[in-house]
Amino acid sequence: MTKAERTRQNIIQSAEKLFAQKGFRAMTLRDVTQDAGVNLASVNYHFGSKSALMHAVMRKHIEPVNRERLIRLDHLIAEYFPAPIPLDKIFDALFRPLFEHAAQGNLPQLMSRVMTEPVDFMRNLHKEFFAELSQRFLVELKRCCPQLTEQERQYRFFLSVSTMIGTIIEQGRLENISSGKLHGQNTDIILTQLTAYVVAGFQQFEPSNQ
Amino acid sequence: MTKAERTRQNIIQSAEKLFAQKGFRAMTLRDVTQDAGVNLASVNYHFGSKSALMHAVMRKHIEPVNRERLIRLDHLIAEYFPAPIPLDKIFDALFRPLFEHAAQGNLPQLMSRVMTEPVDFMRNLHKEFFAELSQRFLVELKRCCPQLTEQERQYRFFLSVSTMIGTIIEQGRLENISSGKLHGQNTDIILTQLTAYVVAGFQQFEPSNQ
DNA sequence: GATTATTTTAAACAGTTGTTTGAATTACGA
DNA sequence: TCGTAATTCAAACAACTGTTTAAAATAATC
Repeated sequence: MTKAERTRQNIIQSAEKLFAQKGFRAMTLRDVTQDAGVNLASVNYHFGSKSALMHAVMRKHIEPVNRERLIRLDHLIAEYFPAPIPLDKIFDALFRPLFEHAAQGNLPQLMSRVMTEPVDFMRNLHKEFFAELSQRFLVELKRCCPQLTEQERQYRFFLSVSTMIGTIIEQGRLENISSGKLHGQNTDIILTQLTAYVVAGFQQFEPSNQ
Repeated sequence: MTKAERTRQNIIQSAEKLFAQKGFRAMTLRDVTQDAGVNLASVNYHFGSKSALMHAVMRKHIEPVNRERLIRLDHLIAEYFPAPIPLDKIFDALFRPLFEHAAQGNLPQLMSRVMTEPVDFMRNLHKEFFAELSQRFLVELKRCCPQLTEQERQYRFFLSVSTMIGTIIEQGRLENISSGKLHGQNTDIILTQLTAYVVAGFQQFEPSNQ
């Protein structure tokens, strides 16, 4: 690895950490370069701008997760073909890669920021990284739950993703303020409970109207 | 209403709008005061600082929602006493005040920011506004679902709140980028689906381990 | 090892930020 | 109506922002 490349890696690493902690606006390039031990001008030299740097950071983290998600989905399709995949397996394929990558970094906070950062370029990341992925999973959910209408399926998938996002955010918040209620629980317990919860919510039949 | 008080109100109104749109750091006092049609120095004169202003904004919006939540919970207790409250009624009391206040303002985005803003003083808001509320609702959930262990109950309540938060965030995001998939759906549909989903998830018995 | 290209560095730039100041203006009780 | 207190205002403040520059240092190529 050349020294220039090490500079790039250090910058990305520091940027990802500080962005997860503070968000886009509060993360200054002086913070990043100081943390990375490189010169201030390096960011603009290597990445062009602060926005471009963050785009590189997000790409680096989200792409392998999404790749893993689709690999797992393909394996499940092959395993069960021509039968539909069980619901819990589908959601496990969607959730597990995220939470496992999360265990060795600050991906959860990064993910939650993609959803909440009001910076313009952040919004585009959603389409870029999640539009195709959602479609792939919705196809399998349709095979698995054909009794649901298109609208119901989209709605409940949306609620399931919301639960996932909320869990990630809540998890990160609890770790930060360390109120300890759920702190220290390992990833597997969270994943098992989250999946069971989402499966039950997704396939419920009678909306309990008041 | 005196003119000074109208100044205060204008500032709060503009601050709440811009904070919901941009977040704390990106919302500048020059934006706020220009939008409110008042002088820049007014904020520091009337509120002391930018942080204190936001504290006032959050207080103004969250307190009536939480008050309404507890009123509804108390009514339900009285209505069903000594029987436990049905699960969907409990969650309706928790969700509905938030989404109804939301219809006439930008409370959802405000709420979601409380959960995700990495500014120090924001973290404290959680304890200040939600600690007691959570306890009150957990008591009723215990009466309703005594078969669950304490840990299971806390876990699923946590997941339910996550779903609510995720829904709010996702809703706000969809409105912003106006991808239109769920846009235009009214509050009642979202509430009905959300409640049904959460009820099913909360009372599921057999975690579908893989 | 000389020469060219790449990378690093310190400094400065232009613009924005929250906050403060002191004078001008307005509101309000005597 | 007068006089005092409360409020508004334009201006300036010091600190910080992302970005650019041009020279210095390093790496790569022949």
